[in-house]
Amino acid sequence: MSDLLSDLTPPQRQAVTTTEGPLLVLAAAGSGKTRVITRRIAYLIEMGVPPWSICALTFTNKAAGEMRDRVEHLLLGEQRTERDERRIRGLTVLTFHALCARLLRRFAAISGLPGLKPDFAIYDAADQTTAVKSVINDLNLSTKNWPVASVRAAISHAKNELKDATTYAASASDFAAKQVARIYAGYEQALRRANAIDFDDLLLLTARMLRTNAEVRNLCRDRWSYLMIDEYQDTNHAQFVIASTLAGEPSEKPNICVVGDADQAIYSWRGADISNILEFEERFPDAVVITLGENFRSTAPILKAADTLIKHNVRRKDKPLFTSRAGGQRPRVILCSNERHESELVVNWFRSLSQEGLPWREMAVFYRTNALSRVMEDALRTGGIPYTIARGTAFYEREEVKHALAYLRVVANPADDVCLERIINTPARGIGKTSLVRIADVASASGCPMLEVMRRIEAVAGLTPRAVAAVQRFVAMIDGWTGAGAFLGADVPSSLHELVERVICESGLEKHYESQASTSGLSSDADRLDNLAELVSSAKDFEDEFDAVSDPAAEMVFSDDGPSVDTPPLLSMLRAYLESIALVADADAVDPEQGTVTLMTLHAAKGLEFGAVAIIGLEQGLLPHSRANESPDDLEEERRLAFVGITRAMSQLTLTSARYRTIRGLTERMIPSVFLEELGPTVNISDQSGDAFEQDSGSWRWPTTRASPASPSSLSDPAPQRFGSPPTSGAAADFPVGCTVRHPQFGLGQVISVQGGSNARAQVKFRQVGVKTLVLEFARLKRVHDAT
DNA sequence: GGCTAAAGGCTTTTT
DNA sequence: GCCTTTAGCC
Repeated sequence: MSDLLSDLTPPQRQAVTTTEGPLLVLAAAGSGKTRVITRRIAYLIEMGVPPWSICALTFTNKAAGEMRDRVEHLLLGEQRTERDERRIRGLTVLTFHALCARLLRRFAAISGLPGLKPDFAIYDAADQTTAVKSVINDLNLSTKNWPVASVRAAISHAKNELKDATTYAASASDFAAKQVARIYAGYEQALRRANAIDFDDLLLLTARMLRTNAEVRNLCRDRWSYLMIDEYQDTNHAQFVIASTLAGEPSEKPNICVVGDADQAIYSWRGADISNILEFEERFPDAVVITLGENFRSTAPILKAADTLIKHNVRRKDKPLFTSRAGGQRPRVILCSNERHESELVVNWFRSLSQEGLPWREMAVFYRTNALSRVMEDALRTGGIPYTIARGTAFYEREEVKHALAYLRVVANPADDVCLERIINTPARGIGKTSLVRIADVASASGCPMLEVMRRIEAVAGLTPRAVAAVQRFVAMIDGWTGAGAFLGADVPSSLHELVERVICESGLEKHYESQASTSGLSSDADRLDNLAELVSSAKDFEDEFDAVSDPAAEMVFSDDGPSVDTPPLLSMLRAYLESIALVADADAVDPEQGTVTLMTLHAAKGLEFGAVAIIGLEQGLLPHSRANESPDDLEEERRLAFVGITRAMSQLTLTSARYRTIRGLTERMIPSVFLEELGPTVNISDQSGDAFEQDSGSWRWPTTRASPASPSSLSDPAPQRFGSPPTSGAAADFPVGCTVRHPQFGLGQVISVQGGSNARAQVKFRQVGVKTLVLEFARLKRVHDAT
């Protein structure tokens, strides 16, 4: 027991040993958060708490897997025996979404959710888009006026707030909201018909089930008496409801421990709400609050930079960030000419670090958007540096893999119309658009799945005999794999990977890509065949692990009387396989064992650490992102994102900013990120962007002394003139926040914020074109003194 | 019905 | 720049 506590700081120890009652741990970046949670679980078990009564929730599978490994390691050591294994039997460490999927499957039957069967499919973003799109079409609306992406976002947002279609419709006041409500309702119908739920439903339906169904609620509360939640700052309302309902009544002082850092909240766009941290103390007034402030990860100069940056956030509780790691280099900022130059600089830096003995796996590149990875990749590849991109979902998003998976999903859930439409004529088998529309019409008229209609295809009017025969062959093919749904008989595949193999072969997918590869000779078509083969081996791997799970009770949330008694083993394995694919996250692909440089988005970087970090693309419009400048809150979230990136670095940090960047085929002049300026003298700046721009290089130098830290009103005040440069006609002072301005192209607008010194920028909300960031010096803005 | 080529549109971040 | 949709041909 003393082993578990001896190397902890006093506050860490307090967090580990405060096992009873509600506990809020405010853990600064690098303060040993994961360590505290894993120690706490191990400590509880050492204290005699049964492992099956402990539940820890995370946001990614990788975090969950790591947490489980570390607890095992703490309790069992290297060589473990059968008897040791029992000490952690039944311990629940899952992502929110995985827990919800299991609870819903287990309790679908008694949850009172209409039409939801335990074998439901989980729709990912692409499936959602397809479904929403077809609903919009069915309602005779145009996707021109009702862009699928924004409708989907609106629905998703509503679900995160636990608003179902009916509630949403009731609160819809304007025309647009009413139309979205109609689409929402249609989308829900489509999901129910397909026996499917989307990502947001996982949370929404679980929250609702726990709230309304006392039986389920009590079963869960009886099962878990210790609840722990990681990255609490990124929980949304639905997750808050799930967590607090699982925990129990506040009056009973339940053992719920949440760990988070408001400065690392980067998912507000997904409905995450920092106020959940505040709400926690409201809901559990007896909560003990522990602050972990000491950083054990980064050197002092890196921490200083991070602290300086995050202090610009007004909406935050200031808390000290400190380290006892003295020494270390100041972070570098490199201004480069374009994205190619940028990636070369990073490659050269990595190579020199490698020569100094730093292993590749200790290096990482972070960027705001995935699109930035491509150029970086090219440079690493030509530079001969091994790298991995943290995109766990990328493989499953490939066309050929999606096709194969769609076949499998129809096998697992014959009602899945989205998948059926995807595969019905892929590869081409003579069931064209006309036939498809006929079948879809009959299906929606009769409210039954398309595959059902296809079984009675003779009854569908207006099809050519050829189409009828093709449909019959298609149905027979599916039935051949499933033994007509019984999964019995000699002709039915006996294992998961055999099923996958047969699907790829008998569906004609393999032949389809083979012939494409031979006619086109493109390597991409050969890649597709490789990927299909890869899918088979991934199924094989899953199978082996599934069989090897020594403790099924650890995998099942409630093993006693699950609904799986009469489910054929192959079918339940297939469903588990598909579910594991549906719930992979990009960050899951990070594997430090690989010995390669890691490339990832800033979002995926949360929770990780690297010896040397490069953050690229520190430019206005990219970081902060242009789509996130509607409000000061958005800008603060972007700043937190930069903060998360900076605090991942243990000893070396480089930030790059390109003057020109080609985005979507267009080369644009970029403005260095306002964050670079905010970092002030905590970073060393070197301008390597070349001579061509010497004439305006004055605007690229940042002050050697910092302006006073942001005051609460600083966002709405014009920035002070810091550099002693002569005031120009475009000086910030001429455009106070709130004033009305005219731009030669964009027309009339209102200034929402102004930042900066020598090249001051203003965010202006234009009536015609929305919010734009403009450099005052160049923008030729005119102030309009309107009478109103 | 199936294929190709051209035009159009659109991109933050993710479980 | 890439992906999706559409028009036009076989």
